[in-house]
Formats: sequence, C-alpha cells, structure tokens
Amino acid sequence: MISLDHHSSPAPEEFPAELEGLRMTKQRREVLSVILGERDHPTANDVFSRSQERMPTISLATVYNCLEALVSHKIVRQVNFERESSRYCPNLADHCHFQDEKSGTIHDVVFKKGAKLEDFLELPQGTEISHLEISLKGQFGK
Amino acid sequence: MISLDHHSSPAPEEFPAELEGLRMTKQRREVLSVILGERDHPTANDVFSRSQERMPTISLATVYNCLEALVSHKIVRQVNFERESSRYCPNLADHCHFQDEKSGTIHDVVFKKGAKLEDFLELPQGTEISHLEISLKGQFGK
DNA sequence: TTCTCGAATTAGAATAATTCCAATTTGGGC
DNA sequence: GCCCAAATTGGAATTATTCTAATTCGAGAA
Repeated sequence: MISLDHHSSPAPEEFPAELEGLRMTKQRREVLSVILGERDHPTANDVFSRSQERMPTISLATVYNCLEALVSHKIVRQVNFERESSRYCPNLADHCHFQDEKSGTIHDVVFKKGAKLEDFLELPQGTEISHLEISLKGQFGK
Repeated sequence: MISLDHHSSPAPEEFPAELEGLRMTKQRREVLSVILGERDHPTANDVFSRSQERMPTISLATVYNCLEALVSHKIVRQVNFERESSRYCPNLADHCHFQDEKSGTIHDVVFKKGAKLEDFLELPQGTEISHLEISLKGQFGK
C-alpha cells in the first residue's frame, strides 16, 4: 500500500501510475517527490529549482501545472501567508501554519484534540465551510 | 472624541489632522472614508475608483500608499483570501473573514466570547503571535 | 507492435497586483 | 512667507502566476 505518511519519504518510483484519480506522469512524480522530500513548505520556484536537479528539462509552467493538479486532487496543500508566494505542504492532516518571523521557517500547527471551529467562531446556522486557512506569524516557541 | 465605531460612518471632515500618530492628508482621509463608507471589503482598485469620484486627481500609487499607512497604523485591516488581491476592512474588533462562494460577499466573523486560540491550537510554550489571519470560504448561513 | 488522440509538457508571451522611482507638490513649523 | 521633510504623482519595473500555441507523450485500440 502506498503511504502518504508524513514522516517517511517514499522514493518517487514507489508511487503508482495513478493516485487519487490523477495520472502520475514523471513530472508530477518528480514534483511530488520534491515536496515529500524536503518538508520545508517550498514555493513553486523552490520546487522548480529542486526538480531541475534531477530533471533538467522540466519547465516552470509544468511545475505550476503539476502543483495545481496535486492540489486539486488533494495530494498536497497550498499554503498562503498574506501576499507572499504560495507554498506547498504534503501534510494532509488537519492543521494550520505558523511562520517564525526570525527564521522564516514555517511550522505545522495541529488543532487540539476535540477542538471544533464552531466552538471558536460565531458562525450562523447553516454555514458550510469548504475551505479554511489559518496563518500565524510571530515567534515560535519550543 | 473620534469614533471608529463600526456602524456609523463619520464624514471624512470629522477626522482630525492626525490619527494614531498618522498625518491625515486629504488623500488619506478620502481613502479612509471610502473604506468606512461602504463596508464591503474593497480591493485597492475598488478604493481607487471610488476615491476618484470625489477626488479625480488621486493616483493608484497614492491609494496604495494610503492603504499601507492606514494598515501599519492599525486604522484599517488588510484581508487576504488565498492569492486574491488584498481587501481592506475598517472593523478593528477581533474577527476573521468568511467569503460566501455563491455571492463573493465577505462577512466578518467574530470569535466566541472567551474563546482562546491556545485552547484551539497545539502551540509550543513561549509562542508569541504577532499576526493571525483566519479565512473561510463556503456557503454562509443565515 | 503500431496507431491514434486526448492529455501533458514546454517556452515564451501575457496578465495582474503591487512596488519602485524620480520628479513635483504640499503643508506644518519657524 | 520660507523651508524642508513628507506625501503625492505617473509611469516604469517587478513578481508571481496564468495563458497560448506548438510539440510530445503514452495508454488503449486495432
């Protein structure tokens, strides 16, 4: 079985020809493996330069295409901080993002067990959330 | 006393020459009054075209300058939805934003009384949050 | 295996939002 | 009224992203 587990990085060849109904071309496989490889929330451009090392002919447009395909098939997540360029995250568990202002590092932050958004926000009856993004900045502890 | 209350829209002339340490030029006053006037979370471009009606000589660069001045002095808030262009909000109370996917309308959503982010997120000790943005999309109820 | 055809990739141009720049203009304090 | 820093302006520049049109790929049909 194919693992999208968040602490192992399977070699790209381990991925099947199709994942979540998405044809796994070699470019998409490469882009995905870059994102799974170094889990530092790379930008499209980061992904592009890293991909180029193993696949010198890949184009930036293709990287954007692949990212969009992976995102829309919910294989990776797109992460935004204000108007900065989008970043990409392979962690599919429910979580949000914290950018440490000193280092620029982005940390995944998970929701507390049992925490419900409805307990936190005053949302009118019948509200259906299709997309949620929580972005924090500051000094990350630990 | 000057009111930044969220349900009245003082005429721009009511604003003092200086607010929160920011010199209130006529352009800044105009931009602010546009944002206070129609509370629909306008983009920079929206603000520009509305400002032009009363002040035909104002430039887009100035609108951007004014918005940045107002935001950095915490007189208005900048609101982002993914990679869409920034919007501006005069509501200074703690709240977040919900974009209704049908209508595009943006609603302010307040936090429940007593709700604490630390109860919701697994944040390491010593974390200092300097900036928080919560953006929701979906079908807004009511 | 070869053929076919839609889908994916590619390079480069185009777009959109925002920022930068250099030249004026403005206006508060002396 | 003068001075000077700060604000405004128009236009150019930048940046991230999307579009376009031509080419290539590859899964399934024959």
